[in-house]
Amino acid sequence: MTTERYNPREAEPRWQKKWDEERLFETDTGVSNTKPPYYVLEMFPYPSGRIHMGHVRNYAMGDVVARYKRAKGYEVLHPMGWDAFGMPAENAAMQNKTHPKGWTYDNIAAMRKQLKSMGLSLDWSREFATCDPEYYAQQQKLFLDFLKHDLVYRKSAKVNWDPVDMTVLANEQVIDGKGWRSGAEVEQRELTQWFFKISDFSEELLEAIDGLDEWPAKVKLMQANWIGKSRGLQMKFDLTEPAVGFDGFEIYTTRPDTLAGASFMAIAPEHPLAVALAKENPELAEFNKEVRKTGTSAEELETAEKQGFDTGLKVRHPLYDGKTLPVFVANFILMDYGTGAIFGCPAHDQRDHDFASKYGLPIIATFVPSDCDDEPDAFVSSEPYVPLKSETVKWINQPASVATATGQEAIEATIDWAEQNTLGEGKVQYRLRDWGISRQRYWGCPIPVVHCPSCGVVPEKEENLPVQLPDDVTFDVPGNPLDRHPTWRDVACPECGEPAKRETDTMDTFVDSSWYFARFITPHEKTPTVPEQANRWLPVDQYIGGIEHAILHLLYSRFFSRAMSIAGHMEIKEPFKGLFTQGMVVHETYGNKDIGWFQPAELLLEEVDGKRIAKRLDNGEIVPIGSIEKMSKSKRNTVDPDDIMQTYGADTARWFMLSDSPPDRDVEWTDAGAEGAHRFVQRIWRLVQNWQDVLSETSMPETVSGKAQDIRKASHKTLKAVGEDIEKLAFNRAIARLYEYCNTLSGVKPDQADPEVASVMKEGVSFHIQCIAPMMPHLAEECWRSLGYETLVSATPWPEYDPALAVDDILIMPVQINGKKRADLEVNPDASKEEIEAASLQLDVVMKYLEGRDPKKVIVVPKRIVNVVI
RNA sequence: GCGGGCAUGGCGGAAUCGGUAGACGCAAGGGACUUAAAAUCCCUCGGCCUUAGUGCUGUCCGGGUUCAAGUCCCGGUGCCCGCACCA
Repeated sequence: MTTERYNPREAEPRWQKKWDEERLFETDTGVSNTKPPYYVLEMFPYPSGRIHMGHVRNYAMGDVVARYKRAKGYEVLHPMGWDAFGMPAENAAMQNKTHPKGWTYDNIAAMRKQLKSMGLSLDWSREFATCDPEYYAQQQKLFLDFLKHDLVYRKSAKVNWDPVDMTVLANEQVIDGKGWRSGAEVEQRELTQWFFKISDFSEELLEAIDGLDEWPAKVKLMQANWIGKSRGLQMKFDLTEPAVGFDGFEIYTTRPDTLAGASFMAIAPEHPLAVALAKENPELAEFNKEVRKTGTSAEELETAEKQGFDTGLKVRHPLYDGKTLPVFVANFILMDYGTGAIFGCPAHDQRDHDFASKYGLPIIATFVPSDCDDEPDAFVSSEPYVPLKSETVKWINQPASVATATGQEAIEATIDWAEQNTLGEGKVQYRLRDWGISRQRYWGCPIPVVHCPSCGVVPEKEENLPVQLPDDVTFDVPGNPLDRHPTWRDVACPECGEPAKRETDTMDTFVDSSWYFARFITPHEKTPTVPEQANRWLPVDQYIGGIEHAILHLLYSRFFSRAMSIAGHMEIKEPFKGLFTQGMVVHETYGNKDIGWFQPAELLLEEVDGKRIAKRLDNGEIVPIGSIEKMSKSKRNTVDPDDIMQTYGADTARWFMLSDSPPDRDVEWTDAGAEGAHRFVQRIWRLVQNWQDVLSETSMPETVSGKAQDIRKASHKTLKAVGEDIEKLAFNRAIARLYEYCNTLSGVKPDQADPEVASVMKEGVSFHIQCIAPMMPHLAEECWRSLGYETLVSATPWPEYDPALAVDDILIMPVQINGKKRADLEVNPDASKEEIEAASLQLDVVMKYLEGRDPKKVIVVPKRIVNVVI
């Protein structure tokens, strides 16, 4: 019997059109809908121009969840949009003399077409781009609300300035001292900026991490580290003589137990005391200026010498009468952590040790290992002693209460002691800073305020929103075109009506993505959200995206939910109930730095004498095969999803992306793997075609037996397992089971089938098609039709397995002797421990090993194993 | 430096709470069908063996707990990730 091969190029668009016509994936988010809501969301893409395999993997996963949950009876919200503001559009505008708007919307159109060809079950009626005035109008509304609720403020701050993109970057966007996008060395500049008060939420954002039990532990840890809570002691050190209006200054330390070993003080060059002193001391002024020039890159910081400037000032040591400590201005003290001032204890800190060694300062130990009998200060003279957490130490020079404590206990004891003696107080510090959102760019959401010479900073009136970006801009010079726009900038003050100037900074694009998930619920309302609908649909039940957003985007979104709750837009604090971070798509690389890199499509791969070689298609030259790396434009190891979908169809691409690796790990794209997936597509098709005629007329009898019963049990077991695997997002395991099940079903031949077998095969093949439908929806529809169903499988409820059929009738238990498997025992699943033990001891193999003796012990774990100990 | 993770055949990976290690897929080898190829189907596939046996050995290395360890504990090695002059 021959059957036509399944032709995805013909079938896929046909079914996509059908789903569209039926409006199958449009969601009723109204509050009167009684179906349980389920919100599944994949991180929306930046419209760079074309989708890549990472998108295919991400959206394939989300679509499995969406289709499965829909079949399980949920009202599923599965929307798509575009994170459309940002630098690349402006770069393209500069390079190609296009307009960011045209470039962006053209890209969106191209990528929408690509995504549609994947057959994703998305509600396209909710689509928006963050650069749509309809969207950013509501974002401006949120900004004004945040302003009202004191969640936004303006301050002059040292900012990270990207000299290539000519913009300010958030701390999170500076990687190794370089701009996250441009890669340029970041400079420090003083500018007046808008900030969101995320640091007000440090403790809350940290504490709530515990409740995120459907988030990866790794992401939770990264967020906790980022927030960076530490407990320490803040205390004032008094100057021996008041100077420039200061009688002393506050320091912060997480190691108060080293106070006795303090041998110098150091303050940041930006510290008010340093600044005041510099006004009177040109040498110090010069020092401060020099220090500020030093870059912030990792290498520079590592190699940068510790530099200090001795101010000549002294403070009194709080523990020892008459003892004084010199005050330095030092390059390694950060103004924005703690109080910008420290005491240095060289004996127990590498940095302080370096500094003290350079400037000839004393090194005084406050503790030594408990077995150290040496002269304590000699012990720490060449390197600092930093004990392990669990290590017990011998205290020297400590306040009495500390002397018996260890580790964290000692720190707490010192804080208590300092509080009792009114020297200072215990204080919690966070690493998290406020979020600077001002960007000196055109292609972003305008900050809706006006600067008036008489009224100051005036919020734009709500009825004037959106403050819309002007279209008539040019990009022939770097910088922000809004700054030099002739008319857009000049406006009347919303308050007094006098001539004023618009804020020309736009918002960081991370603002756009911090609330889009809420907007999808009511994408076209005249308010940012409709609170009762937002409360019903949020948090997002399952959010899926890359680990690269573990800190930035997710933390900002968590802040935004809280801020939006305060402003009355919803009552949800945590935006994402379940989070899943998928691995990357990786591919072999071809070439090297010297000869350049080649795309897979430019090469012929073959095997010669067991070794794989890559040959250029144009001239036959051999190109070295490099390491397996993330698909990237720079290494040119990308595979175009369009090519794959043209060759094999969307279903094959989706199936392969889900099959090989666990979804949180990297998956390697290989042609062989894609072909394997495609073989399976054809195998399913053949299975259905072969059985088509036999199955159409049959119906399930009350009971079946023998071979038919075996098939039936396999069907129900598979159905159960696949459902459980999908719930756990273990797509690779679900797929392995479906391969196994296909092998089982393919082993039955239609021409030998009696009516009973035919009826269980109908059930089995139908189950199988329903199980693959979330992953390969087009093929599933085609097969479903072939099986004689007139409905759409995409609109068919998930079948229920029969628990009685999903268990085995006869259990085969392994029987071990002294922990080594020696036999199999067939037992009734309900057999008692005693019955199993008795049966085991009757086995020939067991009797042979026992040689007539009694076993020392027999361990029977029902449904698992028997172990006979001799 | 600090914090975290991972390690299983030629490869990707399975293995629920400690209970048959290697499911499933890829690659490879052999065979069938065919004039031939493609497609398809069948078989083999961790290592070792004078005994081919429900034989021995085997989940990075060394110890331990247990009737039983890929899984738990202690020590080490290698790789990966995050943060980092944060006091």
